[in-house]
Amino acid sequence: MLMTRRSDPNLDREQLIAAAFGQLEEEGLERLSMRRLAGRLGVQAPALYWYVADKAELLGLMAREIYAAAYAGAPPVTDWRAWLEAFGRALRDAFRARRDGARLCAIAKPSSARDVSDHARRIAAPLVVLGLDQTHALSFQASVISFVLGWATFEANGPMHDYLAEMLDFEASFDAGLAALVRGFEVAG
Amino acid sequence: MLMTRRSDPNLDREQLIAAAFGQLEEEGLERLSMRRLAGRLGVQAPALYWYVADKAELLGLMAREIYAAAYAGAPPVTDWRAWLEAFGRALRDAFRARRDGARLCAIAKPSSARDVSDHARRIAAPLVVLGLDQTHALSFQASVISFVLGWATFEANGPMHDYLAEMLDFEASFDAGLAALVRGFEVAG
DNA sequence: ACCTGAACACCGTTCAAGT
DNA sequence: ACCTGAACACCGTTCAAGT
Repeated sequence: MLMTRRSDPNLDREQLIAAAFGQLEEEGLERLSMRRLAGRLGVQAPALYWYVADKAELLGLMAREIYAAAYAGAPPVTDWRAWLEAFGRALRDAFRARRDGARLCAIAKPSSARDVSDHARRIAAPLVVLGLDQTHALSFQASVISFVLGWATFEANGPMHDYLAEMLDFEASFDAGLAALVRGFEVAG
Repeated sequence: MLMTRRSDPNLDREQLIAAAFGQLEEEGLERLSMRRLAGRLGVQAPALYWYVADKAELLGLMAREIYAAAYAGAPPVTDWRAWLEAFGRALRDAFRARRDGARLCAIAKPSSARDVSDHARRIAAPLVVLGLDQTHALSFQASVISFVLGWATFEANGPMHDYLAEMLDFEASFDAGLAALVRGFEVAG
């Protein structure tokens, strides 16, 4: 057929990433190895290197997907403070939606410069439309992402979570912290 | 001699941690292995398990030392907002003072419940003295640490840092974010 | 173009045995 | 009490060779 590539490979990049998320969900980050992943795909480990330069690239692609979910999950709003808060909440949800999501994003390196600038533009855009200049938009974005990543990291730390849960309300404190951060931003000038 | 333990072991826990920081500084987190660490101490890898239950415990002890440096580095101040901001700055410095400090603290699990409650008490104390109740103190602490850990994580991410450095002033934005967070905290009631 | 087999240089951890 | 030697069950990655 015209639409079929000659000699149908078993794999493609999408399947590889999907399988990686499957492995992550079932066994966690420390058991997400190239060898196990290959096993789950019915293939030998070196085969994966046809689709991905190395494990770091794979993790980078996975992180990309988590951030994409956060952007998709942030509802449209009418002012930039509300947008930042909604995005922060969506990002936390995106981290929690996948096992070890925060830890994954903490160690993942961006796969390319284009990745980072896309990222930057993607959040700058709505903020600029809502009246913020580029510089403040980027700076506030960086703070919100940092806060949420750090929070999700602690929250996903089993022992720490359990010890703190007795004295700390994670939901209320996250909301309070995010709200404080966004409320505190000041636009100079 | 009276002060000498019979049959002087070559090692102790302090030396182990010190050597681990040495290895971290020289080769980075991914080359901090039990085997290399043992090599640096002139000993076989299994010997380390006399002093530490496993690698996770070692990392936990290292993280403990980094947080301790932050507490030591925060100058005494007269109101709780100033204290939180000073602590946030000191924590960032503590993360940056050691190679991969933020990543280390992101993956380290607290070595014990006592560790976490000490931690909590240590920061709650000055805040409570400065007029904050326990609940708010803990909540604000968690937010500040989260923000700083997240920030330091991105900052230490080589590619991300380089790509962002062109569009973002890391110093100014960190200061602005931390200030915003602390300014935004509200005490209900 | 896509995948295997075999290899290289590693890991963390256990455990019997030595001193 | 403290440490070694040998082993177990793994890693990521390269690369010649197969199809």
